Amino acid sequence: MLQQVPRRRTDTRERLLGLAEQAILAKGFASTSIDELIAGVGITKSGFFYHFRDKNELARALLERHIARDRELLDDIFRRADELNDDPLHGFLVGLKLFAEMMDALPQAHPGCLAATLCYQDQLFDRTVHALNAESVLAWRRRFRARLEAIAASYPPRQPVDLDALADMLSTLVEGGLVMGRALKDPTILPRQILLFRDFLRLTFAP
Amino acid sequence: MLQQVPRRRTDTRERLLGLAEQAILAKGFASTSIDELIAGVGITKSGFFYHFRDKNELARALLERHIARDRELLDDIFRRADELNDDPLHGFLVGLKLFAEMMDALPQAHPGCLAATLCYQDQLFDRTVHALNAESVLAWRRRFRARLEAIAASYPPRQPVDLDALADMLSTLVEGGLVMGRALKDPTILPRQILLFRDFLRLTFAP
DNA sequence: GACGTAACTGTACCACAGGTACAGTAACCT
DNA sequence: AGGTTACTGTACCTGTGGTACAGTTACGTC
Repeated sequence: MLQQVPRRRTDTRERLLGLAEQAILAKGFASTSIDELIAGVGITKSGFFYHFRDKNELARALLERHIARDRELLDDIFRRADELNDDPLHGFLVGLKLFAEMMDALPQAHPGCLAATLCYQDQLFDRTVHALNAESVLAWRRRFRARLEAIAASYPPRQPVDLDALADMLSTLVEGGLVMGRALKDPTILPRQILLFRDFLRLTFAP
Repeated sequence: MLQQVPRRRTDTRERLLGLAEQAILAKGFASTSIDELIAGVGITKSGFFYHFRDKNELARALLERHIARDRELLDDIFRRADELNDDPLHGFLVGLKLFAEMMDALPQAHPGCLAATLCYQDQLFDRTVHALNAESVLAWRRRFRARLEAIAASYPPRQPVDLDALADMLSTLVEGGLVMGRALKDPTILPRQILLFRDFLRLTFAP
């Protein structure tokens, strides 16, 4: 029998983040205790505070990871949609369909959950976390607004339309869809709302 | 000088609820302490637990009050809109405009805030609170679906449309709009989203 | 092989939040 | 006069986030 020498790990921080993410998405930030996390990855409290100065910093690290991952996912989806299609409107419509399918498959994986969780527990977090959160929302707005401008250039809208508000509508539906999905325990609400947004776009721009 | 005899109050419970509502909308549920509330209304901890068996029951009472108030407000708005207008589509469009104006004036007064707060701190609450929350969302769905059915009967939609999803869209935009408004500290987002929903309805149903 | 650094452990301690458990009391209603 | 309502006061317990700091062990580097 080889005695397993307690090997030194270099991935403890990542394992903490992973476990924290799972726990927070399932139970919320306030209900996820540090004790629970350190028991899960097998370290002591001192170990936790070696990696994160406080719970706030854990939230920030988590949010950063989530935002980065999310950006890659969206980049990927809309790149694929654009490859299939040269037209800006049709590319966006295809991308939205892929997005809805993704949200159908893994609705809890979305950073919106985290963002909203953070929003509704305001006082628990500091300015840097709020700023990070706001910046990620604005990044969505810019991304979608650029696409909407390209679309509006080719397809004059049927009604005058505020492109910023229209870009925000998708984020709004995602955030709201996550809340609704939780409240009704029905994960199909979010993807259906995305498809409705798609219908709205088609009605607005399609000739 | 008349010595003020410490008069017995019968409205302590209401005052607790009022203060708690304010504090929770501003800071979130978890960050609002019982100590803070009892200091605010001038009673002791025992006094608090005389009125509410625990914090959970405070949440329930608050949610009930909010839901009732909300129903009255919506009833009022759409009654007024209907009085001005016999047509189901135009009545709804007018109602939505009034609703957007109301959300512009007092966005933080909406129970959606509370509902979402509760959603995202799941484990803190028991089944009765969740059920209450879900029921209030379903009440919205029924209310708007009934109107949409009346509209669809007079104005056949331009595209086939899922009336439940369309009814949910308004709730979704409200919930999401509150989150977005908080994240960006921009209270105009919610009313603008409601007006976009209005545009969507018009495009879908108007001849 | 010595030396520093990264990644922890261990111990001790603190404040605050959410309770629990009762016994007592003052005002009000009948 | 007696019961109910609306509390007060005291004491105590748990869990959670956090601080302080000294000690330890593996690893890479010179």
